[in-house]
Order: sequence, then C-alpha cells, then structure tokens
Amino acid sequence: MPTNSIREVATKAGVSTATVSHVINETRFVAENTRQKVIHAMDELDYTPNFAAKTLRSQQTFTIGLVIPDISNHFFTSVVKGIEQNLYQKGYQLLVGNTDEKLELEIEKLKTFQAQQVSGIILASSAEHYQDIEPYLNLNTPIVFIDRIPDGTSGDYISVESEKAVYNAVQLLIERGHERIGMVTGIDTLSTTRERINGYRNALVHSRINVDENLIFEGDSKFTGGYHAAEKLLTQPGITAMFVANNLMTIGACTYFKEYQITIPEDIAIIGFDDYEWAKITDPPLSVIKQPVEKIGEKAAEALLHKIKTDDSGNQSIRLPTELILRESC
Amino acid sequence: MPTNSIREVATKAGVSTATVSHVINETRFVAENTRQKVIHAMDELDYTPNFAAKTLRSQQTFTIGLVIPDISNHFFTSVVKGIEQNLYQKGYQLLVGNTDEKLELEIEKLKTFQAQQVSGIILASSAEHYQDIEPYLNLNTPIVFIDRIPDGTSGDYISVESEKAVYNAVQLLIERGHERIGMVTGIDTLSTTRERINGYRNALVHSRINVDENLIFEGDSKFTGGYHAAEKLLTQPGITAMFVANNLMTIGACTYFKEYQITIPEDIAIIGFDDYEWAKITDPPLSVIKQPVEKIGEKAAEALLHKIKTDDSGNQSIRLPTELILRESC
DNA sequence: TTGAAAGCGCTAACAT
DNA sequence: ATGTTAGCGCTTTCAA
Repeated sequence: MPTNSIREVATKAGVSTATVSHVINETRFVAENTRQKVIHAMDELDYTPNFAAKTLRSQQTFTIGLVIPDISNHFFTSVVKGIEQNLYQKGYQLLVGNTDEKLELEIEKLKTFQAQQVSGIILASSAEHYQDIEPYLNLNTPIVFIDRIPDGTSGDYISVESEKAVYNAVQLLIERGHERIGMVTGIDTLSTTRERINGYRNALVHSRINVDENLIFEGDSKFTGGYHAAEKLLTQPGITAMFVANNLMTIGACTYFKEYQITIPEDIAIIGFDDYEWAKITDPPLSVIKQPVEKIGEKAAEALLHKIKTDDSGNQSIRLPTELILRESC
Repeated sequence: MPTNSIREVATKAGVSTATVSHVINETRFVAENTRQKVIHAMDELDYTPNFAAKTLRSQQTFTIGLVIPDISNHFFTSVVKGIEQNLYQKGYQLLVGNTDEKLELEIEKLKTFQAQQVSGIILASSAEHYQDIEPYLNLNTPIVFIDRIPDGTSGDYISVESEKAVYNAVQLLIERGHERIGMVTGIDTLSTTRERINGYRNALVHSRINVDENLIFEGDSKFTGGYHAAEKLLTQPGITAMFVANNLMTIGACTYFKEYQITIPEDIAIIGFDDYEWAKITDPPLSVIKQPVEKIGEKAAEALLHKIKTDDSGNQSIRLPTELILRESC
C-alpha cells in the first residue's frame, strides 16, 4: 500500500492540506465543487488517514479499552458484542484485555490502556473495594463499570437488578413448596455475589424460613465450583432445591447431578443465572434468570461515549431489569 | 495527569531528548550515571511515553487487529482467549472487530486496522475467494488466517483437519449402521463448509453409499439455520442420522427435535461440531468433534509474532488435529 | 558518550 | 471560501 498522506491528496486535488482535513472531518465549510475534487483525489489515491498522526495532533485516540475477567464466558462476550457494535458505529475502536479474574492483571491492563491514552474504559472489575483500583485510575479517563461494582465505586455503572432477580427466583421456589434451598454463589468478594446472596436471604426471611448457612456454598464462578458445590450441598439433609448464581457453575452442578443420576427437578430443583440457546436442550431444560446481555453492552458504550463527549460528570448509572424464565428444572 | 513529554524529562535530567529516548528503548549505549539521572527524572515526573507519537514516528504500534465473524460464538471467543494471553505476554495489544459474517464489514474493519497501522492482523474471513479481500490487504502488514481459509489464500493460516474429522465422524455413523445420513452445513461460501462437505461425501463414497443431495442442507451457521435444517431433513424418507457442522446449528437442530419430541439417538442420531461444557448435560449428551480452540489462538499469535519479527515470508501454516468425543447422541 | 534537529501526518489558529 | 504553517511527542541521522 503506497501509504499516501494528506499532502498528496492536497496536491492532487489542487488544494491545501487544510481543506482536505476539513473535508474529511467536516469541520468547516468547503464548496461542493472543491469537496468533490478532494473526495475524488482521495478515491484515486486510495487514501486512508494516518491514525497515529491524528491522535498525536488531536490528543484523541478514539479507542476504548475493555477490561473483563473472562473473555470466553458467554455472558461477557455477549456484552462485548453490544459494546463493539455501538462503538464502531460511532468511529471508536475496541481494545480488549482479559484478567482471568486476577486483580493484578486487571491493574496492569488498566495501566497499559491509560498509557495509550484510550478515550475511555469499560471495566468489569474483580476488585472488592474501589480503593483497590483507585490509585491506578487516571481521573481524566472516563470509565464505566459493568456487571460488578466494587464497594465504594463513585463512577457510572451499568448493571442488573440482581438482588431483586434472585429474590424473585427464590420466592418462586418457596411458593412451589421448597424450604431447604441451597445457594451456590460466585467469588465472595464480588459485588454481584453479595447482591445475589442478599436476594436469597431476603426471600427466605420474607417467608419466615430460617437461613441455614450450611446451605450457602461459595463456588469459584467456574465449572468446577458448581460441580463441587452440588456435591457438597447434596450432603445437607432435606435439601430439595438450589439456586446457582452464574452460568458456568450451573453447568457444573448439572453435570454432577447427571453423573450421579440425581434427577432434576424431582430430586432437586434448580434455577440458574444467565440464559443461552443451549439452556433449552439440557436435561431438563433449565429455568434461569435472564440478563439483557447485549443491552448491558450498548448502554455501557452509550454512557461512556456520553461522558467522553460532554465531559459531564453526572451519573449515568443504570440497573437493567432481568427476566425469570421458567422451563422444567424447577 | 500532567502529561509530561520526553522534553521535560530531558530538561529535568539535564540531557537531550535523544538520550532519554535511548534510555527508554535501550537503543544505544548510555553511561550508567546518565541513565540513572534519566530514570530518576522519569520517576519524579511520573512519565509515560506518548504512544501516538511513538507510533507516528516509528511506524510501529505493537497492536494486533483481530477480525472475527461472531464474537459471541464460543468457538471464536475461546480462540480469542488463546490469542490474548499469548500477545499480552509479549507486549502487544489486541484490537477486536466483529463482522457479523458480513464481507463489507470485514473489509471496513480490515481497512481501519491497517489505517491504524496495526503490527499484524489475525483474520477469520467470510470471503469465499482470496481475491475478494486481497485489494484491501496491505502487503506489509503481516496477516494470519484462522479457521476459514479463503480460496487461493497465499498467506499463513492456522486451522484444523476438518475434512478428516468429518470423514471419521460420518464413518462412525456408517459403522453403527446408518446409511441415510443428513448433513447440515454452514454458510456455503466458507472453506470450512467445503471441507466438511468433502469429508462427508468421501466417507459415504468410501462405503459405497450413494450421496443423496437432498440430504445436504445449507444452514446459516446460526441457531435458526440448524433449526430449519432439522425440520427439512426430517421430511426425507429413511433418514436416521445427521451430522451438523457447527455448534450453534447443533443447538438449533436439537431444539427442533425436542420441540417435536423426536428422540435422539433412537429417532435420529446426531454428531455435532465443537465441544463445550454444556454438551455433557444436554438431552442426551452430545457426541461431537472437538477442536483445540485455545491452541488455535496460541498458534495464531505465535505465527503472527514470528512474521512480524523476522519478516520471514516462510509459511507457518498448521492444521491442528481434532478429537471425536462420543457421548450418547449417536 | 552525547546532542541538535529534521520530520512522521495531521489539525487548527491565523491569514487572506 | 480557502491557504499557510506551527507544532503535537517522539525517533534517529548526522555531527561532535
């Protein structure tokens, strides 16, 4: 590619570089006639603006950094899809960083992104407290949190009404006659975990059911966590139902039950978190709490872009509603 | 952030900007004494190099562009995970672009990435022929193809032995007594589709079974494609088994069967493509061809980095082996 | 062993 | 309605 510069275009079109720049960016009036000449010249030369030069000059990278714990988790990738779509339309690029749920990696990637002067950051943090990451946050890089909101977070966030969601799910289990209901939570330092446990407790309390701490089991948010939690929980006498707080752990738990021929929902009823296409073809089809995944991404992108453009520090935080989808596992 | 430049550092350290630059990049000898002064000055000023300037001047971004058709498809995200890990370790960033399987979007993103002067590109193309995208490929931007390899591709690629994989799967179906075996393919312009169909045909031919074109159905690589293909295929007399050429379509097909109470494998046996955790808890657990997903990503990253560094145009192409995992759907 | 300075390609203030 | 030009922060050639 004969990497042409704006200068070549200008020469070819018989105008100044300023005019070319203004045609490209629509940043001041250019006579239609001249405009056409410039456009033609750009076409001829197959011109593409040099991004680095543009960035250097304008101090704007038009790049967003996305930091998430697990890029192979369908929940996050669905969110990413929503983000990418929205961002691309508006001329922004997406830089992606995986943290594998490790705070140190999260911090590293946050640093790198900021050194690159990203226009903004979208973060699903593994930090328990906002102070854990605060020192690494450049105050003039806009940031929006998604899914997890570290304790004490002052910025914007896009999340979901998880407490309410779990409350309703457990409530339903109770209505269907269950009293000894197990709970498999995610990593215990995450805000989402706290919220979901609260929903669980409140539902129980509301129905005057005793909260038995032995029924609450901390998984690691992954497949094995769900698997082992299921194993443990089954040793609890009288347990007839369980709520599992994320998608991977739900699969883990179901796998355990399948292996030991424990039938759902007869032996144990289950409600999981996150809905996917495959949830309809499991044995039995899974009842789940569905999050508006792509919407979370879109809203996050919108909120971030808003912050970037208006420099308005007003709070854009949203809690999106979830949906309880009843199939045959409870 | 008091965006300091190399000039401030130089002044503070009492040296020239050249020296500072050389200290940072270790690109020529600097007396230890001087070096310390510079390092100290950088610390004091909390200096971070300006990425855009560096890029503009050196024409190197240390950024890799990844272009994939569907970032919410678990196959691709598992690959991405492998890529990201590998790249970060070596100091590269990852820019992600989704194409939604649309060639025009693919081209657009390819252009944008190149305009940003990415150091290299990893591409899962939707193009049928290499010529479709060739005009948009900057010859001095190293590129490696993954998964799909457009017809006539001259560059490096990392893929799997899909023809052989499908051959073996269909072979197995035949051994188990099936003769009328349906095939649900992906989008017909994709190389992966052609390879998989070839594997299917060859297996049939090898066992002297007539290839009935009515048994080959083109899906769209998505859920609905599998769903409708299942519907159509079932109208074919005597059909007792089917092979489905990707993960989303497998779910679609199974969903159809479940809805119409067609039991697997009694009424129809199934083998799908791609293995996931949830494949064990479907009804029945799915027999599938498993691809080494993260490995594809790692190899792609390695191959690309090799090309970038050595500028060696030698071919790094690899076909990774797959594994046939037998569960209860066939 | 180090410095001076040109210039990467672009934007935008200032001119006209 | 358009042109001139300084300069963004860095790397690197040439010179000392």
